[in-house]
Amino acid sequence: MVAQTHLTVASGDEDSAKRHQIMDGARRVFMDLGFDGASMNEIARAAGVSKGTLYVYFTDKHSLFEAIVERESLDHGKTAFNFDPSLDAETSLRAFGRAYIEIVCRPDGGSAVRTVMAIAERMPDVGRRFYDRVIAHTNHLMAEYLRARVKVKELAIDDCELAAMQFMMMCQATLFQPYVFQAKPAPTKEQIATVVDSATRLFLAGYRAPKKS
Amino acid sequence: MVAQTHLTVASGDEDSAKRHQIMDGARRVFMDLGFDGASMNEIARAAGVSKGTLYVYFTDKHSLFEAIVERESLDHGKTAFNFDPSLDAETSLRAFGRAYIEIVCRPDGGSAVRTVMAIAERMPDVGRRFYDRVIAHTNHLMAEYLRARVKVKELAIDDCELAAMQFMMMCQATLFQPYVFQAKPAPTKEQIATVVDSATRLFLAGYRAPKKS
Amino acid sequence: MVAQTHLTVASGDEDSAKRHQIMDGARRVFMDLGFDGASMNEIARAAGVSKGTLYVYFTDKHSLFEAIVERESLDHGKTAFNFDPSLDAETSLRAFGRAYIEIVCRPDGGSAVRTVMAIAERMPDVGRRFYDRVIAHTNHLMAEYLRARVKVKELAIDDCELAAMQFMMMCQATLFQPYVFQAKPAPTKEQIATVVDSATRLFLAGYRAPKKS
Amino acid sequence: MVAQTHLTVASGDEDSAKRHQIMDGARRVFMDLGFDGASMNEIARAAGVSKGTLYVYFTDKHSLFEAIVERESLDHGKTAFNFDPSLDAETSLRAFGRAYIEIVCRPDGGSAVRTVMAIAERMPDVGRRFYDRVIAHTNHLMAEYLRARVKVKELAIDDCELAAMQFMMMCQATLFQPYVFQAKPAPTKEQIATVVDSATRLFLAGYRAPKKS
DNA sequence: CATGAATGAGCATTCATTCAT
DNA sequence: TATGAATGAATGCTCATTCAT
Repeated sequence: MVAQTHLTVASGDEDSAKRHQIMDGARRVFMDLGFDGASMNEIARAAGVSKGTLYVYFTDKHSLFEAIVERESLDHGKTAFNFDPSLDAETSLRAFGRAYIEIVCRPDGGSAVRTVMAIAERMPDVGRRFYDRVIAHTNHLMAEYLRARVKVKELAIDDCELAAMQFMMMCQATLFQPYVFQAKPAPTKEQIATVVDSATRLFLAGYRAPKKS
Repeated sequence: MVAQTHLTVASGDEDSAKRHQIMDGARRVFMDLGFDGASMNEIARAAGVSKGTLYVYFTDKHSLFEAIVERESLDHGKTAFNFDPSLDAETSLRAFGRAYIEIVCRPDGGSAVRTVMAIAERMPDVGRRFYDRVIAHTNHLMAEYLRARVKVKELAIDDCELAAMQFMMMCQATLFQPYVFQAKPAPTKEQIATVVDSATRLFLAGYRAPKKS
Repeated sequence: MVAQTHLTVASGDEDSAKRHQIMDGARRVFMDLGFDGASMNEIARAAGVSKGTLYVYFTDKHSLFEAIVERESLDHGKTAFNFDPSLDAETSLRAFGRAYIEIVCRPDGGSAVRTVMAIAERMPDVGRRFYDRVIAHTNHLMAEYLRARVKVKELAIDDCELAAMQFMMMCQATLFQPYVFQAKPAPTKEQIATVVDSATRLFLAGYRAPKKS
Repeated sequence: MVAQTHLTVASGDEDSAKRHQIMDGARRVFMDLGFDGASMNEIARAAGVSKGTLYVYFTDKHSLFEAIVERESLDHGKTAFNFDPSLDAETSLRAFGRAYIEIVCRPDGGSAVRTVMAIAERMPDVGRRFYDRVIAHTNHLMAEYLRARVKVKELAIDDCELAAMQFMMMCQATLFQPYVFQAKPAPTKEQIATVVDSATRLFLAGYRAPKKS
């Protein structure tokens, strides 16, 4: 045996470059093929490492998947949606709605939403954490913003969490479902704009505070 | 020769009792575990038949799955939602919304929506057919109803398909996603009522035709 | 239950018509597909009976196969080759050689020789019995004939069994092997004639008794 | 980096030791049990590797079988029979005949001839290739030799291909068929010598060129 | 006796995981 | 640490055989 001449990074190191490389490759494969459809072989190839190396950084397929969903959640959380409480609702909602749908309906097919939804029954923890960190989190951010606009009397809303979610869901109308069921391709920016504008209008029609006169 | 008193049902017969029995068992397993997660062994056990019998009635796993999704689609289609064009919007929307969410968020955990969504990337035909028969179909029924109410001037809507979908999506707000991501159990009737009522209010606030004075 | 009103033929009866019917169907399938390639389903279909009926007449696939090979052996034995010891060798050999090759290289592909050869390692009894009854038997018949011609001094042969087999093998030259290896189709009557004639010539060149002068 | 002192052989490599090991084990099983009778489990056990390893080196059972038949063909081809055109016929034929029968009637029971014959109906390509490479090839080699001896006027033969095959078939007389049908064990050297000598005698009686006087 | 639905052991094949190098 | 050859349990599927009718 040859003496080892270089200090090695601890294998489980959360931030090693190799770890990132693996996760990047694995992300693509998992999102395209689903948890069951993805094979460790394919993942190794996509990540450009050997199969054995996968197991140096992750104990098994399951925990590799979890790590990816976790990172995806965090990324989503960060992407977030700079709600400026001082901006008016119409502008803010339009901007947020578009950004939101563009993420949810990624044209490259790698929708984390679908992938996690698919596995949620068998991996409830993964599903719940993703929901909490991504959907509930975004919902909460928007609700906070709405509360701010309620405070300045632009809006009149009773349940801001519900209202925020109503808006988010309306933005998906005619777009997300055909996309996720493969009935139509990912929506174009124009289609998104149309739907988000309509959602904004409906939202404000119902929730704009009556003019005080 | 003795008169035969009962005709034997041909094994491949679309309506044989055994076929139903298999589909019932397989439905549970597929919905709980997903297409890949479900093994034919498990399905056989759940259906109370032997593995071989599965293959008497269905040529392979894939076509068993398709048959189940197909039946599910038909059931959804039949459930449909008796839109009476002569009834006023508020009543109709409330009733429809509740019925709709109760189906989408079945408490027995077997959400066909989730299962089909999960596999749609790898079985696009299955996804598309389900979307067409269930979601687009329901959307179309509601849009038809809306057009009727536009005609009688109760409502003022430009794009009735979009409006219908907006309503359907709003009804899901705070209910479907936590359910499908396993973050919360299936919603209670009370929760559904609250959300549907709010959606109805918001919808009518935006789409009720202005009183002619 | 209804009283049985007709006497039934014992199921195992060696000569029942049904038994023949089954064997006729099974023969085709076994000879075309080989023992392993033939499925009881296919055999039942080919015989025009139900799968269950097969097991009324034969205890299992193995014994059905044995019965067929047995019958085939007997048939081959009967077919045999009317060696008339008073006929001259050239005429007799020519006639026998043609008849022999026409059986061995049946154009319908159902060569019992191939089928039995194929399974002989796993069913040595079947192989041995077939060899004894068909090949050795034919060989013996011809040897007997040769001995008769030796006696009348037409031929001068030391080992008539060997000589007979030499002739039989020569008749197969360039015909049987391409046929059985699927390199060429079954030989035509003309091809057979040419080869058999050549074999006859060679045989007589070596084994014709020298003229006494 | 440490210098690698041995190159790892790529798994699919045509010449890896493991590949040979598998083929050796598989050969035994295929020859003993036939293509259908041989199970991949049995082959794995016989080869001393796991089932999975089989599939690292061969894509499926079929191609493992083909590889073995191919190798067998090549081996047969190489064994070939050094026909020296300057040697006299009697010596050459005796030597060739013995070598030929010793290969065709291998005492270890693994007759490739039988195994390929058995599957030829269902795998015609395999059958044809084997016939071309082994039987037709050997036949051709001998025919070439005969032509040489015809040229030097030792022999007088019209159709050398046919004559060669006649000799090859005669050598098999009373030996190959009992062997392949399991009626008798593989022939001894003495038995072979007797039969080959007789075949040689008969052959030369018919094909030796008449002395010019 | 005849049927054909039902069975379950057995098959070829895949793939997450291990481990010697 | 990184590799990839090797493993073997598990999968989808077939088919000889059984048995209630």
